[in-house]
Amino acid sequence: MKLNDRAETLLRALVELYINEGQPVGSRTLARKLKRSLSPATVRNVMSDLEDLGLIHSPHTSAGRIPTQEGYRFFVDSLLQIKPLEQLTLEEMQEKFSNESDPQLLLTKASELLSQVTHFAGVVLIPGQRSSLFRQIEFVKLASQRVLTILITDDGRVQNRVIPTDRSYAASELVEAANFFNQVYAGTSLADVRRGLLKEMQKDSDEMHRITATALAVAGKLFDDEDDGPDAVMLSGEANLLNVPDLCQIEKLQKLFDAFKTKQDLLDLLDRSMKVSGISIFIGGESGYRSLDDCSVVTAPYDHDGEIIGTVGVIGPTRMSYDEVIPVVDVTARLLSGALSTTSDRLE
Amino acid sequence: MKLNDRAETLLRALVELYINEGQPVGSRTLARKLKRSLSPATVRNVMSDLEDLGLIHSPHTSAGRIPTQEGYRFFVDSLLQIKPLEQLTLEEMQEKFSNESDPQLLLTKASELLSQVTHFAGVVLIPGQRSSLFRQIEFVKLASQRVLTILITDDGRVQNRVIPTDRSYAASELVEAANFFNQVYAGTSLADVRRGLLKEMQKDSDEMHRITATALAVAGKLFDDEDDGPDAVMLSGEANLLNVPDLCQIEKLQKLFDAFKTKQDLLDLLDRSMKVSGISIFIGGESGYRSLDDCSVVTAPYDHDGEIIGTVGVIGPTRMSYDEVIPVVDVTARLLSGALSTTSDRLE
DNA sequence: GTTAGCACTCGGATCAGCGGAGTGCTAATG
DNA sequence: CATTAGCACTCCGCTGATCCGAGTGCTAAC
Repeated sequence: MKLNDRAETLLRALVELYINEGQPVGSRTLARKLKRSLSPATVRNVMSDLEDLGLIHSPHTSAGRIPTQEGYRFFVDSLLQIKPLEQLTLEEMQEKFSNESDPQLLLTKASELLSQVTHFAGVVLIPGQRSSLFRQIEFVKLASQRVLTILITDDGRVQNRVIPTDRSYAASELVEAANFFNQVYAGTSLADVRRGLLKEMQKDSDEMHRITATALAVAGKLFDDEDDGPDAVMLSGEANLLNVPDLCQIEKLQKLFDAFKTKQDLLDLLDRSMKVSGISIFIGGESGYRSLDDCSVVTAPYDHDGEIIGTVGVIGPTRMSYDEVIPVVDVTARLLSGALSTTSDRLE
Repeated sequence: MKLNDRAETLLRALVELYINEGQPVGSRTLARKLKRSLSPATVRNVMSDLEDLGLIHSPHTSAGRIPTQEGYRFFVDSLLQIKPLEQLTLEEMQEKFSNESDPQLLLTKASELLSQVTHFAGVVLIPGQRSSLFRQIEFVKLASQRVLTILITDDGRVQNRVIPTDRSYAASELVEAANFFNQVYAGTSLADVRRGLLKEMQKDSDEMHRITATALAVAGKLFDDEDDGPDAVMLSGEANLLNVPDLCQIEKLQKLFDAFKTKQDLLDLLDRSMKVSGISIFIGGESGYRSLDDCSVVTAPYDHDGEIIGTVGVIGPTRMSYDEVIPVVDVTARLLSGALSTTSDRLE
């Protein structure tokens, strides 16, 4: 879509005004706002054109205009000039990430940071472990027939799981099995570990070494099912959205919070955005999920040593200051990537 | 406070009606509701007395009466007859707990259960680890200068923490240190472990055995600070409260969700209720926390092998069906206690 | 002690009227 | 030919008036 200069200037001014004030913008207001002094009548003519193009519309005859979803899209794609982040904010953000090395906590902090700085909801897609590399496993004997398994991956994440077993194992057996495991699989991806285990299992158990059998019996179940788990999306500051005037209708909030609870839509959305490099912006219903109808989602992928492993983002009303939110999301993703890399817990 | 029979019957009917309908109850309605056929006029007289006693009041001259906080309190203390739990609900609840042994997950499930069954918010106070018994510790070498510590307590909980260290330790050193630790402290409470460590630290480091020094260096920081952590309260189904008509004002919800975020008030409240055996009910502002003004909290402590270690509860509007919520909370606490005990991961 | 009757009060719904903000159209203007 | 001024028109939201229903408190009768 191509607009002439004047129309663009006008649309930009209109969207900015609406984002700031939250009320339909009339021709008079818009005319006053512009340096190039146009009369309200001229402005009206242009607005009429913009309305025909589907970029703005009036809620009713005698109200001003507000941007449509397409209007926001055009604004974001072609007109938006992103503000650089305030120095103070930047320092505050860096501050938050310094002195922290636990990957889990880093993700939590990123999410909190996003919600605090933007006053909307912060969201983090936590990478599935499928692609991480196996580093180490530990087995701890609990009550008879149950073993605590501790799986440590290359990116420093730790997963605990209690596994019921067929028989009771002696502590020494478990140590042997763990050692075996650690030697054989160190450095391979979890998916490969899984494949390896499946292969082992197909062998006849008689031929198997005793230690291997133990390892299989205990760890088999661990790798059996999906490891990504249902909690791959982390949300912070949902309550911030209660303050947002655009969403103050209970039913909207209900839909939204329902979506937050199930998390499936969010997960899909973030997963999609992970496949794009750089900032993604989903405006209103563009995402295709009705629950996010009045919301926009701004996301950016983050990486661990160059490989994209997840996404951070902000969920706010469609009427948000994109020029402020975008750099915040961008910087958060960068800081998070940085923090994850420098603290990378590689094997030596 | 003592009421005559008729007044009690009337008050009970009034509260029940109001809880069901959510609207001020007038004398005519109340008269119709009662089997003993009293005339509205008589009912009015009694209501007038009840109002003088501060148990009910009218929002305005020509509306019916609604219970005051004190009215609810009297109702709950003296008039409430608790419904037995429906068989179906009970089975559903048992279902949810079966096949689960991980204590962490059990707590999560309890919280979810409470919110699902009552359609309010479920809350669980997660016991601080201070009183749990030390079972086992593992040290895993990460990148140089950082060690992953895994602390396992007697109740089956597992705590991971990455600890930065002063120097780089060899894997063998860490194994030795862990063994040392496990032998010396197995079975003592975490508080005692902490005390023991402090004592060791005061000794001159020259006299110390090398292994002890390593153990101290790595684990010292782990026990240094409060281990209860900021996440000792777990909430589920907050979003359910959006559906509650009594709370549908945005500002109330804001206050409430703010409280949920900081969690401090909740923590205090639940902590108080842990010291009482059996169901506790905090009605409206009774708790002393303004954020819970329009809410009531119903709690019950749960135990692990007889020792009370935490609390489960439901947060809902003051106008809730106490006769239904109370048994749900009660049963949840029992089921949880049971599940924690039968799966108790004692050392053998 | 209980009840019937009655005047009174108050909130909520409905409606008309009004002012303001904004539009669309037309005709005039540079 | 683009721009502007003028004007009639529309529609929302606010205000005040009115009415109705629900409920009360009081008094007098049973």
